[in-house]
Amino acid sequence: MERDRRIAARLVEWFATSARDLPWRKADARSGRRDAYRSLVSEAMLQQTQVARVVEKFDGFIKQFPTVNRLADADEQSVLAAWSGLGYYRRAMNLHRAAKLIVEEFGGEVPREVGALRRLPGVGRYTAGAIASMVFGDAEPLVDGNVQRVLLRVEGREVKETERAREAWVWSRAEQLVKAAKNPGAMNEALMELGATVCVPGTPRCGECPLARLCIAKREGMQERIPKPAKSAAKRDVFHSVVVVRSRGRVLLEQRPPRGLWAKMWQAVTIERSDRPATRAEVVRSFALSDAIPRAAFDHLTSHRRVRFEVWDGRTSDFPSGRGVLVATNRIPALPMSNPQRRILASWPRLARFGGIGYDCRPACRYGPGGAR
DNA sequence: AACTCGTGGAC
DNA sequence: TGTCCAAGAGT
Repeated sequence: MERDRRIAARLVEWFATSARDLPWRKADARSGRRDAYRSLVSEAMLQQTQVARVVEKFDGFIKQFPTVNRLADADEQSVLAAWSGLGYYRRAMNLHRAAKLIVEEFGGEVPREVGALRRLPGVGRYTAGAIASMVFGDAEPLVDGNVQRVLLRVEGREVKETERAREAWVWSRAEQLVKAAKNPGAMNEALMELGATVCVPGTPRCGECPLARLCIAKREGMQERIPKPAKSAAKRDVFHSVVVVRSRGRVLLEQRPPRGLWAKMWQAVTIERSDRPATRAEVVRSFALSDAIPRAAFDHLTSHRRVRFEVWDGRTSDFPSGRGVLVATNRIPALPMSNPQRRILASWPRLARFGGIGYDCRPACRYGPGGAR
């Protein structure tokens, strides 16, 4: 179809001049195409995560796990630690399992077929299409939030159908376009890049858009109504009373359960309740402390919860307390830890003095009186 | 088919 | 101080 060829050609032409220089876009010097392993890593990181956040983490991760074999041989905790700060940590566990599967069942080579790609943990319809098209150059479609928005607008499709029907329509439209493109990978990337930088949510920059003259939403003046804003999920309140118990450069830590929020990650010993924060008496009793002093309090938002952190200075003369293990401060950087937990430890004055917390970020809270009750 | 899973930037 | 949303996938 002529319209499809025109759209695809304009996207690719625009992309050639305005693509950002991103570390995973470099082609392998020998093969002349993108490295499949690096692309797999970047695509896993990019799921529900903005490019700028991934850029911060990508090189460090690749340096630590430079090949699929090295990743497969690594232990899960070190992979989770390298992922720390990115969020959605199950992606790291899935990527690790995918690396093992690639080594064991695919001879160490990332598979090319979409069907085979989707057998890899953490690789869904989007990611399979991304690898197949961008790495191997196959005419496979891909749909993410950007592509959905761009296509709904270009075709002026107001949302009055079910989500399921809309998704089916977008995928089929993406397939038509990618089949009309001379360079499927570049066309797919251009669609996403356009959505991320020009055809943005809210008020798009139609003045800079290569598709402006073809865009039905713009012609009808309804680009700001498409797509209809989603209502965000409700957040439940939970309370985490974090107790920092330290002695001679060691801290009392524990590992979270294998499922749920921050699964398998480490934290300073914590009392978690859904109804209210723990009292000082409960903190003292739970860890057999001589006393506990409130140091700080702050809220941390996740996708489905508002976590109220209350931080205590746990005083004791008698280790251990029955829960948790004492960990040397200089081992903390190698442990997987959520951002709020790492911030708590990184900004704890008496710990920072030992150095090596390994988190260079502004503290999430100030320590001092007036924190936790 | 809804729910769950992090974090930070842009308004 | 709030809401939306981001190169989604698994259950």
